[in-house]
Amino acid sequence: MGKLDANKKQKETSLLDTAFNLFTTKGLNKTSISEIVSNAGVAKGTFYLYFKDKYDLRNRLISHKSSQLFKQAISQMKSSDMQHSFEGDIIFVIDNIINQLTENKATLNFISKNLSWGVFKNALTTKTNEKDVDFADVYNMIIENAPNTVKDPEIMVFMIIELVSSTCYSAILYSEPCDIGTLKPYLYHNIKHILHDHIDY
Amino acid sequence: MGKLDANKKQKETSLLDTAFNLFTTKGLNKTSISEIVSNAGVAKGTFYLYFKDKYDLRNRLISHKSSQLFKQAISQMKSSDMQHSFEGDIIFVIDNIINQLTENKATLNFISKNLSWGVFKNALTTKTNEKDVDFADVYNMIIENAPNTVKDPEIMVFMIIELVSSTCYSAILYSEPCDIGTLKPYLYHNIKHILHDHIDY
Amino acid sequence: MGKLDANKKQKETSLLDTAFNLFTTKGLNKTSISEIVSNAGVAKGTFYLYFKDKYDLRNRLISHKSSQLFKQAISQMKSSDMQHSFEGDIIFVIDNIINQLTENKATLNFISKNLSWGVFKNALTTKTNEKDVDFADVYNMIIENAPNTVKDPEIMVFMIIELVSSTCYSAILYSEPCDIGTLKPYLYHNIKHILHDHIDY
Amino acid sequence: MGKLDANKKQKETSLLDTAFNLFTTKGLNKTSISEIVSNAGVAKGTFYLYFKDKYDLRNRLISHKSSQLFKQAISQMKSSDMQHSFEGDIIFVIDNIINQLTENKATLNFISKNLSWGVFKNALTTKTNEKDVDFADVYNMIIENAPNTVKDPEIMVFMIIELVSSTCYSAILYSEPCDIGTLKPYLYHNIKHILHDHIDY
DNA sequence: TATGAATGAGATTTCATTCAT
DNA sequence: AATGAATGAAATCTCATTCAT
Repeated sequence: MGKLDANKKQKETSLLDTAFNLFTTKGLNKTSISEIVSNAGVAKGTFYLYFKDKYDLRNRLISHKSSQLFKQAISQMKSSDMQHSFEGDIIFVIDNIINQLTENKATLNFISKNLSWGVFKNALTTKTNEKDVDFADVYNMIIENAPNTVKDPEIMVFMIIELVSSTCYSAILYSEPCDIGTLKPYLYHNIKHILHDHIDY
Repeated sequence: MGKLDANKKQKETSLLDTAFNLFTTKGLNKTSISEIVSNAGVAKGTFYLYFKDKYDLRNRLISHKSSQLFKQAISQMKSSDMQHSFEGDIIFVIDNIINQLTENKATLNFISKNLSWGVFKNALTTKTNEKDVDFADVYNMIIENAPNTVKDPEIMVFMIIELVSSTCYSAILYSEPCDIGTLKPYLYHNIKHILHDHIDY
Repeated sequence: MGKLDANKKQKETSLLDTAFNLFTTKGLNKTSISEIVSNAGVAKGTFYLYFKDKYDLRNRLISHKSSQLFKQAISQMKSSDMQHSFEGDIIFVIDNIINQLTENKATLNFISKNLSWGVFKNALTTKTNEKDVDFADVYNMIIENAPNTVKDPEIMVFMIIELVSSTCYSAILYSEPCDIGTLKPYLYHNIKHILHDHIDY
Repeated sequence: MGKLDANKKQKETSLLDTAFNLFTTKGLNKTSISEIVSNAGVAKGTFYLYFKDKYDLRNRLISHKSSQLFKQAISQMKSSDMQHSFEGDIIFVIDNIINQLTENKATLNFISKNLSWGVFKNALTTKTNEKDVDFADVYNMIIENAPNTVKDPEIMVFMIIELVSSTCYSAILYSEPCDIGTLKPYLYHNIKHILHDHIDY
């Protein structure tokens, strides 16, 4: 990467980072492009060299941040010495992501309910940034590693993702109706029910 | 109610109705107060006699629309000749609400993921409009009618509401990952699992 | 005064008092009629039964507050046992008013530079509220009590009033360029010069 | 100065000039920003590139206009062939400013009672626009040129400025209580008294 | 007299986007 | 590629005044 490319990449990264900070502290609506560029230290016109508008930038951020969560979870799963049962793997990944979000509430608040089926499905089918996780691989890995045929695999993954993302949002950010520690046993227990409903052991 | 009071109520209702239509067709962000008042046929200043701002109006609408869903579901449950098993009642109410939302996608889109724990909890604890459902009654009815002691009743209700609202959003509006008809058996099956995890039969 | 009249007078007084408080704390421009009436506890329409607009109310207040200052100063002068030299009387009244304003900075700030020739002249020629001082009497008293013919008496009174009101404003409120105590000797000395320029002793 | 900078300065100047005309004809309160920009021929947003609000613009105008008065008076004093007695210089400057204001009643009305100690003091201590008069120099020149030590020089200057500005306002604009020609002898006579009270000859 | 809901013109301010440099 | 002054439409919100009750 040449010096010019590096310089160029740096402006884009600066815009993304600054925008993430503003979005998580002030919210998307209350954050203006003027604020983003002035905080990022670039000129107003420069914004439009990298992004179509504020929403384009937001979508790029959601994909990237979601990807990072899965990337780290899968990487840690692979490097762990745990025995790799199917159910265990699923729970391990979910638990790891929940822990990341508990540590990093800004990210949780930002992708919050956006880490839902829409984004997941979109990430499954669109070409990702080279450094981001390819969700299609993740998905296939899950199905192929199942001990038996999975009935309606998409519905299964869908229900798990929706259940986890919506309950964790409230529990981690507001401890409502209980803190995340209290919720986990119930949550993981129910995830196992969902798995069993779709897979014959 | 005097003539003046009736007139006053009518203006407020007109603003609420018009705003709901605009919010569901154009979205909250793209709807301006100018549009709301001009469509409602009232003066701009009148808006500020009834609402603090656009978001105040939205919150009032969410409470009201959510309430209506429960109100109708409970009323129909009571008037039905079904035998009233506990599980059956729960499923009946959920199914009824899902059917209402399937018929009325605008409402679903509007309250969408807002019919979540935050709203429910808020509705449980704040005084409602006299004509709206008192959620506290609904909640107590659920707990008291349980066949046995309910362990962590709030967590149970929380998980059910989050699971239902987030999965139905995608299924009803986008048939993703499947249509609502396909989803229902899996969903209701899982709800029963949740109930069983919290109640000893 | 009948009960109804008393009631009526009370609303007007309430509006005047409330407005004075708001004008002195927030300023005339930033005070709206809505605020005045809501703080005064009367309906919006009622305001227009007593005052033409905000500026009408302000003028009434200025006249009234200025009058009170003179009224008290003259009353105290008359009741004092001092020997009544002409110069002494003038200085006594001025000193008394300055002391009142030092104690009551809100009033000073309000009438501030309005206690100028315009208001004074206006108060000289317009019918005052029955309970307020008649400035014409004050003026004539000054001229008639002079030990000798006064040359251009209006100019003399004018210069004294302008000098006193504009210097005291800054000295009392901001101690700029010095506090009122330091200013007084210079000020009174100069007032004597003005008197001597217009009166042959 | 580049083409862009010149263009920029021109917009600002246009806004200042237009605002001054409107302020002096309609008054500050009755002049809206919309009017200013439409008369100045710039877009509404442009206003906010140069001024925080209407009052920021007004303050900039007051400083500038006051400075211009002194600048011209001092320049003419220096270029005159008069013998430079101390008293003579003071009276010359005052007389010159009064004459300027008599010719230019709009300016008088605008800066009116604002050409008072507050503005003067502020102008003494804050950095002025490069083209404006440095009031600190004026002040020092006055003190240093005095024939003898000046006792409480600030109080002396303060009293003169306040006396002149408040009496001239009424005399020039309304010929109340007399026209400026009639007032001058009395005024200048009294100024000499003030000077003598502070300086031993 | 007294009320206060309703008005709606208009004020202030924001901000995404463009374009000449 | 980068800049940032300029734009001007549009958004929010205020508030003096009216008038039916």
